[in-house]
Amino acid sequence: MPELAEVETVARGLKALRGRRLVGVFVHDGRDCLLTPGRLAWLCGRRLAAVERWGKWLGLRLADGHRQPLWLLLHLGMTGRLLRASAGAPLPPHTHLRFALDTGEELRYSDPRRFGAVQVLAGDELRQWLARLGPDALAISWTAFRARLQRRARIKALLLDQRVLAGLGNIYADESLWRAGIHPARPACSLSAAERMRLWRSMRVVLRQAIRYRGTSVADYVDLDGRRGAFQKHLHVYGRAGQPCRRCRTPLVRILLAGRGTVLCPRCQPEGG
DNA sequence: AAGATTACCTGAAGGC
DNA sequence: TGCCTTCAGGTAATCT
Repeated sequence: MPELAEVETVARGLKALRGRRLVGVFVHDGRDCLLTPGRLAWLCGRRLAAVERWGKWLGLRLADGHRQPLWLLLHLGMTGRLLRASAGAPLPPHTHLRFALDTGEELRYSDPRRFGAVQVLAGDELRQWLARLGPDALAISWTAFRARLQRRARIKALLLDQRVLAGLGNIYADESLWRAGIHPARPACSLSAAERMRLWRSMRVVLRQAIRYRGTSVADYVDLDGRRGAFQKHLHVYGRAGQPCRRCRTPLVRILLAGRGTVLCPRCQPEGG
């Protein structure tokens, strides 16, 4: 599941392609993912000028001399992949889009489960579009994070809400809460200042470690060059229900929260706080 | 109206 | 062996 660390890994790979010109766009099956299908043709002839990441979104800035820059925005959803390949290489199934580069290489966007999205924005539309996203989980300050938890919703639901905080998904929400010793079902506003600080710090440590290991590959995720991440070997709770807590050996418990499977240590993350 | 739940999608995995 | 059901989860839409 591409979350912040996986998207960051892809973004870093894309930065090696800065300066390359986009010479062709091919749509194979973009039924749902293409939010602005008519705009894809605008991209042709432009050069990749910059690569950004906002939460789980990738932003490719495509420049063309004096004209207004365009942004190609990509979300990998749950099973989305962005792969660099030579133009003649066999096309994997569920490839929705291909972007041909002036090097003879292609960027290929595939997504079997179709939860991803692709959008093209003019430069002056970006600010408004970004307003719907909360601050990036690695960029948010401690004071801003603390303030955003002043709500009654369960803390895990807030961590997953991209309008509150952008970048966390099911894996890193569970890992961050375990590291901070906070039960995912607790009302966010019930967390003390010390607990909020632990959570902010834990989130940052988990995400940075995950980026260092080039992301978590539990199922589909691979980077731009098809390589799996390695952080799945370092997960403490996600996917470990029934196994002993790495801190206290208590068997980990799985519950349903915010419609998501949630794994926690009942001893290290007491419900009462 | 904030917070909770459901729908969307499709491959993998398990049951019988 | 093969068909059926269930599960996975990011996000938007829908409920309460």
